[in-house]
Amino acid sequence: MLRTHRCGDLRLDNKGEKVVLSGWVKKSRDLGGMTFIDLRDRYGITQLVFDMERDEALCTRARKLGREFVIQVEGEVAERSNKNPKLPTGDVEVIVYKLKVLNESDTPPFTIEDETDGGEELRMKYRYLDLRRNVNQHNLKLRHKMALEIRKYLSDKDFLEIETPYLIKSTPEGARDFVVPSRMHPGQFYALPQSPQTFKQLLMVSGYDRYFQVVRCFRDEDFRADRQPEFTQIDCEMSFVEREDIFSTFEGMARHIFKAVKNVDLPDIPRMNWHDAMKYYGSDKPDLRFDMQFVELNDVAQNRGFKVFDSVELVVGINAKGCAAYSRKQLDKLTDFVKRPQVGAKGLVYVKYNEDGSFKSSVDKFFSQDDLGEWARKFKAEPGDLMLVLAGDVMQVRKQLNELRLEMGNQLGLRKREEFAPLWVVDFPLLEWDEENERYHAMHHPFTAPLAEDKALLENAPQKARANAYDFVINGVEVGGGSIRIHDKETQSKMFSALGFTDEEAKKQFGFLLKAFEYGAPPHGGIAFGFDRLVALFGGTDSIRDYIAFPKNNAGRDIMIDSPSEISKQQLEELSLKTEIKENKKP
RNA sequence: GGUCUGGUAGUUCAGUUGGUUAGAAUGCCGGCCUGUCACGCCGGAGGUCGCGAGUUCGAGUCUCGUCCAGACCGCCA
Repeated sequence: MLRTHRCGDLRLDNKGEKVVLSGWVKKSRDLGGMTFIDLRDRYGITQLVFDMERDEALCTRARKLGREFVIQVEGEVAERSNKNPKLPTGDVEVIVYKLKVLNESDTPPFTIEDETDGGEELRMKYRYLDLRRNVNQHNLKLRHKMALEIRKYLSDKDFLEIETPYLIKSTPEGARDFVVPSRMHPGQFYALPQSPQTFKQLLMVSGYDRYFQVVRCFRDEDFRADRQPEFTQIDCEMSFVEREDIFSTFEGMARHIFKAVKNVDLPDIPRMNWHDAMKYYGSDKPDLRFDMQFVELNDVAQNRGFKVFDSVELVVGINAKGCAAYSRKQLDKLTDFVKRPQVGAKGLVYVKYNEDGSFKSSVDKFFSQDDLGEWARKFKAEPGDLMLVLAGDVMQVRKQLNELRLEMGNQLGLRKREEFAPLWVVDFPLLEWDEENERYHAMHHPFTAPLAEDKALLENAPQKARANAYDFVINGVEVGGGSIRIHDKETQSKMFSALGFTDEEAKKQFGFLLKAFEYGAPPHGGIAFGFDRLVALFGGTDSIRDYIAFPKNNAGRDIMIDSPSEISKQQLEELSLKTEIKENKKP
């Protein structure tokens, strides 16, 4: 037997027991006459003791053990004379009388501690060592637990988890596909799914009226801290439902996992239409942990002789409560913040509402105290507040002010990690103008139904139609999104024509789905949750990489296994691909 | 495709105005130490300053290029 107990198991109750433990040498403390070793496995740490007086040969061997050696020991559990309250096993230690080295280890390139000395890149290269650290074990455990609770909840509600294929068909709509060449069919390619969208709709046609899948999806786009080329979705679809049924089912799911995993009771989940989200928060995923709504100032700020304001579409600002005491330096810093290329504002106007009721602003030259008083009324500002104002094109300035709002939220400590503010954003536009290709494309996807009352618009003014689509947003993170789908051929063909598809093109790309819709498609709709993001939200950090066992870096490389990599000429030939290999750029 | 930041010992970093033999901490190796748990003390090894070119009497430091990493913009139905 390689072990009778795990390294986190032993307590005072076990005193006097003979035990066998196996694990990794985390650390040894050699005091000369006596050596302590912290033995680690997934479950914890147990202190081993070796004593020169008891067994000199054994203790000498123990002194030579290096970090991360894998060892097995036999010994007796004893009460410590000096207890360590920081360890769950800190009351006991194992007095070892037999030591076996199961495997030696090279000195690891970084310390395997909570506060490691290793940098990001190094830890990614040796991810298998990094995963030995508590923080990563904790994160993967969290991920497991969330997946389990989601499966429990959905299974209880009669959802079936059904797997859909990974080798499918490329469709030009939406993100770029990862593509897999076919050996058997020269010149033809599979694509990896961006989502199982069409398959889950086919399952609805097949009568599996409640489907879900914890599924890997693939998108060949550039990455961010919260984006990976392959990522996991909780993909769900239901038949014979309207939007409200989806909301109640998945609010239930959200409540369940928050309760089961974090013991948090979610507050009521408000709905906000997309138009208001953009107008009041400058974002389709507002962080509602704090208020600080946008206030539009065109009527009180324009035509007062300030050219910057007069020449723009929108003058809009936020009220930073209690920030009137901001120093010149702090205001300059905010100005720099909005002028950074990532934000891109030209400048920042501030108005301090002083405690004595007067105003001090960066535009005093153009606006009287009375003018600024009018602004203050619009902002519902009180003495001590600081109004921050941006101006520009509507869409741009809203986006910029959104960045500033979030920054002020951070500075004022209003974005608390353990506070959760969920909402549904609804009534997205159905279509979006694509500058590059000079045509409309579906904002969600081409199977999204328009709102019933906007259905007529599809033919005459499709750009005005609103979608029966919804996003589930928590703390400014889009954790899920979905829609009620089109299930009749007529609406679907109007949709395709609004998107500029000919009947022929539509048939070529989605013929299988259109055909299926001719055999009794039920009304249906669904939602997909970004599982990695959801886990990161629960874990309290921004980077989804921390919650993926083997993630890729921001250039799409796995630096541990060194992929992507070249393949042999023979492989290329088998796949009927050109055999020219560009010179490898890596050193 | 673009913007910004960084690359110096195994690791994390410092390195002033361009100027002697490039430092610290930690890790590693050796020695001492019987109650440590960030053990302590003494000693030692360890560097192509990412790579290439340029400016200069002289470059870790300045310039250009390039590679790598991170954050962001574009992109992500």
